[in-house]
Amino acid sequence: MSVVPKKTGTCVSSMIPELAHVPEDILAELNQICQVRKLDAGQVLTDAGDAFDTVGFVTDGILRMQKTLPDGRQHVVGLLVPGDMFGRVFDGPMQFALEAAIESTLLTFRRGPFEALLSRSPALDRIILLQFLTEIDRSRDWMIVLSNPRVRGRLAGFLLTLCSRFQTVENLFGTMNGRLTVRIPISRADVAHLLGARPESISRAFHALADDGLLEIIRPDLVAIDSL
Amino acid sequence: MSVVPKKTGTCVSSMIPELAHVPEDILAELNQICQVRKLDAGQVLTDAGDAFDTVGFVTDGILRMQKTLPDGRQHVVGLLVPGDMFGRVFDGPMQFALEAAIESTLLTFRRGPFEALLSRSPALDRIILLQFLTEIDRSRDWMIVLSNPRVRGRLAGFLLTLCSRFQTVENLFGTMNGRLTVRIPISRADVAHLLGARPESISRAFHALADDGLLEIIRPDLVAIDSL
DNA sequence: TCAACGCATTGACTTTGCTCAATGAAGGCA
DNA sequence: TGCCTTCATTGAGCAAAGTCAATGCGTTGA
Repeated sequence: MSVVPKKTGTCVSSMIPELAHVPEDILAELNQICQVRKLDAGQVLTDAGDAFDTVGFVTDGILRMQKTLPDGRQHVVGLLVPGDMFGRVFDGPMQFALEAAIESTLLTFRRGPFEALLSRSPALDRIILLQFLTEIDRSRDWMIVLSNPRVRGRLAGFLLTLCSRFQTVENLFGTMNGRLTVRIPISRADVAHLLGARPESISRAFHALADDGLLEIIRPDLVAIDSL
Repeated sequence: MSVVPKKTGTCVSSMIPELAHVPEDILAELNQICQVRKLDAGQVLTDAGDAFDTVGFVTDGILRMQKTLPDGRQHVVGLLVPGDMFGRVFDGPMQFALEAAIESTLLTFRRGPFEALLSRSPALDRIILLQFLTEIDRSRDWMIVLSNPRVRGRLAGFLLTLCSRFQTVENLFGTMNGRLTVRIPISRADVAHLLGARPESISRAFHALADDGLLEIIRPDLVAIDSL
């Protein structure tokens, strides 16, 4: 993991658009205490239960969030994309492990200074509050996807979620012969885990959607969507 | 929906233990602006998209949260139990409809005054923030339940969640011949919806668990758990 | 009291998806 | 270059779950 030297400008607000409305002086302080980190694909940011005293935002790339079950297996519970926040404030440790699904860039803060700043800036505090509310709504939308009784339906929901929420991830979308292409940033096994199915079923579901003419599989991790 | 006259004491903090650490003066103001509401089973608190300018807490009973899909069908996305908060602050309207699954009691606030109080009391603000964080973690745990590939596993996870989180709901738990009994507060169809299955499959899963000796079905909406 | 309704359950059948096993395809490394 | 590992795919067989239809049961309401 590399720590990139900070630029002199207000890197924080340029990397996190949501922070645009924080007062100048608070932004300056955020800049003081922030660290830009780059993770390679597969690199682990934290294991659950760690003494992980960091909070932050994803600015580019995708993180995989997973929970370690009592029997040791890891269970993918979600993905973090640019704009998403991770870490806990004012409370116990994170319950989830985080690792980069693809090469990613993060903006991180030590918890203590960040909490101090939160306490002093109602504007920042409110932005974080809204961030959490948005996250809750997204969880509920995701549950609708997950409670689709058929694997094919869950996969379709997953792809639609990718398209609607991952717009901001670089190198994920493209065009080919006028059609939208989407890169699937995680393995079949992870998709399967996320959707409550087996990798074989996910593979079959992809090809079933392709047979129905809904998409074309260019590579295992790259599909072209015909109709949207 | 009946509006119960407020008691003179600090009803708010007695009904929501989480609010215990809010300063006296803020509690007093909360009391000023709160309303206690009782809902009968099936009563609708709000449809999504409403001009629903209310936030609040469930103090007793269970609310069903559902989303209306574009095609008009309703999709259950979760249940709210005592201690849970609903409504949005500082932001757009709620995206979800709420109705009482069983007879329930709520503590509600108009959004405007509540937000004003939030802005003035960092202590209250922080409690709400933590409430949201907890809710996010619960969503993720629920996703683990939902991504169990087998209906039986999802149902078992649902029952365990009932036991661990619904302790505070009155009239939901009991004992019979020394065993714990749990009342299922929603219909088979709702459970099916919640777990991404069909009512028939839920029924069969219940009886499969019973055949395995894990529980006994006393009534369709009442089960006794043998091992926990 | 009886009919009508809603809900849970059961049965028979079909489809879907899991399991196990084998084959292919792509990338890393000597 | 060629081997090796990892991942995606495919196939066959079986178990799980969806679908359709019918039955039972308790409650409501005339």
